[in-house]
Amino acid sequence: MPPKEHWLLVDDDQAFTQVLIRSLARQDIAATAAHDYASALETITAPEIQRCVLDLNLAGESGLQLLPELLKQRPDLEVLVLTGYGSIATAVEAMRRGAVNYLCKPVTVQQLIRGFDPVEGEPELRPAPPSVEEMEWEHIQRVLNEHDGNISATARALNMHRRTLQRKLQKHSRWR
Amino acid sequence: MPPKEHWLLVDDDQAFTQVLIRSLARQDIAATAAHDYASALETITAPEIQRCVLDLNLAGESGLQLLPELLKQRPDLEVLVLTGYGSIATAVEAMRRGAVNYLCKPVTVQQLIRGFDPVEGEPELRPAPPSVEEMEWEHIQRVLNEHDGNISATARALNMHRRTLQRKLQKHSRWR
DNA sequence: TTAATCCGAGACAATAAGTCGCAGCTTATC
DNA sequence: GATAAGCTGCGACTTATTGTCTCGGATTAA
Repeated sequence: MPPKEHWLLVDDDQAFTQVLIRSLARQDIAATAAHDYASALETITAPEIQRCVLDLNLAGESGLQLLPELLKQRPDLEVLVLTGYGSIATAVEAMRRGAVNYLCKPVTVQQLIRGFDPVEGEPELRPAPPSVEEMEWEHIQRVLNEHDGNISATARALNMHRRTLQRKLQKHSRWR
Repeated sequence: MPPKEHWLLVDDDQAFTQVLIRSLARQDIAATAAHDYASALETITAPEIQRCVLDLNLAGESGLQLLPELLKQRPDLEVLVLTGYGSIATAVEAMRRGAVNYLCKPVTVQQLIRGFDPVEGEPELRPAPPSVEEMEWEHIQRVLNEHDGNISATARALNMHRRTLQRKLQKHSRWR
């Protein structure tokens, strides 16, 4: 029996895609990995692929730019954006460019699958105010994004010490 | 000369809409305020209104539910979601339900106007990003306001130590 | 009155941030 | 292809900020 679905995973983290491919296989979902901009556009021509999990951080290249390119070739494709460093700004932009959803790592395979069929039952009607740390993290991500991941430039723009920014990023990427 | 645009502002904070209406008037934009779910749906029938600024937190009612209702009556309406405390989850849901953008308070009138015409290429024409301290201070003020100046409650909501909040407020009040 | 809650603040330990320096790596520029 | 400039990660040290515990006094509700 052939798998019921076929996904494309676009993420420069090869270890991550390896694990995910195996996990999806257990759910009877076939998946192909692409680790950069060019090979993603190449792979997506395969018509049996209906869904795509797209990381925003492609080792220097922008997943946000890739998103409309993918949809131009395959207007019917369902693209779910999955990113390590999420922010409201990139979430809004991703949705505007045609993503069906936007999730932050780490996620379970179940969450990922459900992410393609968002329920109408609304997540949080009354969002709790984010803690100052969450707020800070959002803001750092936004500015870091504006500066193309340049840590020194971001630290200057944020008026904070480079060493401090470095440590914050470090700690955050370890735990999340 | 009649104003070039007419907006509907949906926000339960009357002081906020008052100020905003005056600011928009200076930009030659007329605006009408609605402070709850029902009156928003009533006011939106006016055909001269083309744009809507929608707060998500309507004193118990959900702006997120209101959004599709507004668009059902007026499919051509441009709705910009503006919320006190934003989250990725609500941002994604708002965009999915047809918002043209999603911004967090506080914003300037210029940011609001530009928010209705999001640029494709994300040009460099943006105001300097606020430092993390400015960002934090704004957020603290917002949540403090939300809790009627109750420091203990604010500290709990912000997941920070009361003593720390106390010291931050102290230091800041000395400078201003 | 009693109990609960909030507030300001002192004191000290734990944690985080600022500072300096260095080596390795890219990326322009000549 | 050598030089220079910029970015990065990280160790080590000093300084600043937070967390924690603790009062006493003020305010509020039962």
